[in-house]
This record gives sequence, C-alpha cells and structure tokens, in this order.
Amino acid sequence: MARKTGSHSEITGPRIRAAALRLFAREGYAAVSMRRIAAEVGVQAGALYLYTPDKQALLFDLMAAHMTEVLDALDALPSLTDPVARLDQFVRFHVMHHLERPEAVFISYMELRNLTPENFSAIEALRRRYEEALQRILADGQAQGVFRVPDAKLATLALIAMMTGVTTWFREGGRLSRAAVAAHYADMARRSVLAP
Amino acid sequence: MARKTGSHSEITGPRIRAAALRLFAREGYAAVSMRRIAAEVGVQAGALYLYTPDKQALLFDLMAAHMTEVLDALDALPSLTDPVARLDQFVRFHVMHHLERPEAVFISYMELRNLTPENFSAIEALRRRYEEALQRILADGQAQGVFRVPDAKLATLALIAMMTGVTTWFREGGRLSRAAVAAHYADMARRSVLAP
DNA sequence: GCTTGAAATGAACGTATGTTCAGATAAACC
DNA sequence: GGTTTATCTGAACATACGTTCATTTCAAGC
Repeated sequence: MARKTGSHSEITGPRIRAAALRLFAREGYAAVSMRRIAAEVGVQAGALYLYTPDKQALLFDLMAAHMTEVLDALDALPSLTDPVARLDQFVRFHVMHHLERPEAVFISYMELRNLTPENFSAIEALRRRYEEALQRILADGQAQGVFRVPDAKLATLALIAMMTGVTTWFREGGRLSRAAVAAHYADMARRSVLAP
Repeated sequence: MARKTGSHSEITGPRIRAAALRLFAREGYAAVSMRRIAAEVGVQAGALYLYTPDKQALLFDLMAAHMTEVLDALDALPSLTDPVARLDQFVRFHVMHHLERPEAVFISYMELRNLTPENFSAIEALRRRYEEALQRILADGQAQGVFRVPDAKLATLALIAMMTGVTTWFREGGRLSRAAVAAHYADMARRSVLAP
C-alpha cells in the first residue's frame, strides 16, 4: 500500500469521470475519443485503463450512477398521502434535480443507443422504476377521484418528457430561477391531470 | 444527357438519403460511416460524393428538409380562430406528423450538436418559427381569457417537449392507435393551459 | 456500331480510433 | 537508503475513418 498521501488514484478516477461526463454531454459518446478525455485530465490515454475496463464501461458507469442517485434521492423525499401534494412534490423534485445535473441527464437519455444490449437493459430497468413512481401517483389520484387520467401510462410518459425537456432550454442566470421554473412545471402538470 | 431511362442518378440520390436517415436515427451521426451508408445502398463509398459534398451536408439536408416539410404542413392547416380549437389542431398535427416520421424527428433534435455552427443556426431558426406558432396560440388564448398561462414561452417549450416525447415510446400496433394517442395528448395539453 | 458522358469503382491518402503493455517514475515503507 | 508498488508514460497494434481521383462501365444518341 504505497503512496497513501500523495497518491493520485483517488483524484484521477473522479477527474476522469468528470471529464467524460462533460465531454460526452457536450459532443456525444461516439464523437469523444479516449485521448480527448485523457488530455482533459492531463494524462496519457493508457492511464485511463487503470480506472475503467473500456470506454463502454465508462459510459455505463456514468449513467448507472446518475440513475441510482436520482432513485435514492426520490426515496429520501418525505412521504405524503394526498396525490395532488405527491405530484407537486415529484415534479418539483424532478425539475430541480435535473436542472442541477444537466450533463448527467443529457447523457442518460441521449446515449442510450450507445450502450451494449446488456447495459441498456440495466439502465432501462432503473428508468422504469422511476417512471413507476410517477405512474403510481397518477393511478392513486385517479382511484380517489381527484385526478382524471384516461391512461396513466401515457400521462406518465407525457409528463416525464415535459419535465425532462427543461434541461434543453434552461440557462443559469436567465429570466427565471430554478425554483420558479419548477413551480411553473408543477402547475402545468397538476392542471393537466386534475379532475374538473 | 446520356442514360435518361436506365440512369441510376434519380434512384441513387434518394436511396442514399433514405439510408442515411435510417442509420443516423438508429445509431447516431458520429457512429455511422460513409461506407456503411454506401453498403446499405449497394454502392461504393466514393459514389456518395456524386450526391453530397460531404457527410455534414448529408445530415444538414436531412434536417433542413424535415423542418421545412413540417413548417409547410403547418401552414397548410385550415386556419381557425378559437384558441382552444387552434391548440387542439396544433397538438394533433404535431403528434400525428411526428409519429409518421419518427426517424427524421429523432435526428432533428438528437444530432443538433453534430451540425457546424452555421448549419446549426439555420436549423435553429426553422425550429424557432415552429415554436412561435404554438406560442402565438397560447398568447392569444391568454389575451382572450380562455387560457391561463403565466409564462407563454415556458409553456410552449414544456408542451413541445411533452408532445415530441411521444416518439420515444410509441410503437406501431401497440395498445393505442396514433389518433388515440394524439387525442390524449391534445386533452392533456388543453387542460394544462385552460383557464379555470 | 461508334462516340459520348454520366455513374460507379476501387485503390489510395493521411489521420484517428480503442486498447495493450513493457518500461519509467516516484512516493511510502522497512 | 534501498525496496516495493501504485501510477503513469509512450510507443505500438490493427482497424477504421472521410475524402479524392484516375479508371472503368455501359446505356443513350447519332
């Protein structure tokens, strides 16, 4: 166990992931070479393979880490009972969380097709778990008569697409704050499913 | 002007664009080589350059053609006055049109970052024209008191993201028809902006 | 049937790719 | 201070890339 302090391994690993995240988000997985990532970190390309078995694993790890983080944060929310309050909480959480990690979000739905079939299935399973959380809120609201949702699955996918789209236009320091944007989305989402 | 009938030029050109569209949509611009496109058409890579100056122009032409087609189809819709009817018309048009051209749609918002700056600006201008058509409907409805839209620009982007997302999950021959899906989206969109 | 010219070939160009690995480097421990 | 070992280098591997161009092919027109 040589080089405990002064060792770079605990620095270089995260730096590689950070550089890969930024570059993949900005230019796309296929367009970014391992040499580019290495140069960003200030290291030769060969050194990357001390931290990842290959480029594919680098992409998968970034996506899996992001999905797991989102699911954990969702589970950590205070549990509510009223479907309207739960929907409001979910939308605000989703928008805020996504605005704080635009690069990870971007990668997680833009680079799905660059995953191997096995890796794709793993990510897809995590994503389905997330969608089911929202679908459950809508179904519960429907059962209680507070929502009118002719098709809970379709409404879930429509709302998630709406919310996630925020990352494509939101710019820091613009006309609206993150919280204000989240409030607007929560308002639209609630009205789109609320019973008349 | 040799080889009028029997000439392949009027066949090969469209076939190249069709192959590029399908491959770019399925695997991404950066991941598809000119040799792959040529092989799909049944021709050598060099022959592609009789029909496009380079790979970038091939991508740009596909996106520009799609955006122009969408805008033309939008302009061709019967003109209505009631904002509620106009919104309903717009949403149904958008969903139907997008479900009928999933590959062109996919490319047009996934491959934006692979355009040169000049080409990006050109596509962006077309996209803005489209968004403004929706924004005008919302603003008119707001002015007439039939919609309640605190932020017309935000609502426009939210609705477009919601509608466009349909292409990511819709599968032909599934539980719902295209028209049924379009009707559901129109319903959600209307309720999300309708004044109480 | 000879000429013409558009259409396509196929080889070549320089450059870049993901990955491997023997070797150099240097901090931590005895 | 010599040894160990995690860390990184730098060159090499085979393969692929976008693009160019001299050459071939072959139907159309005379």
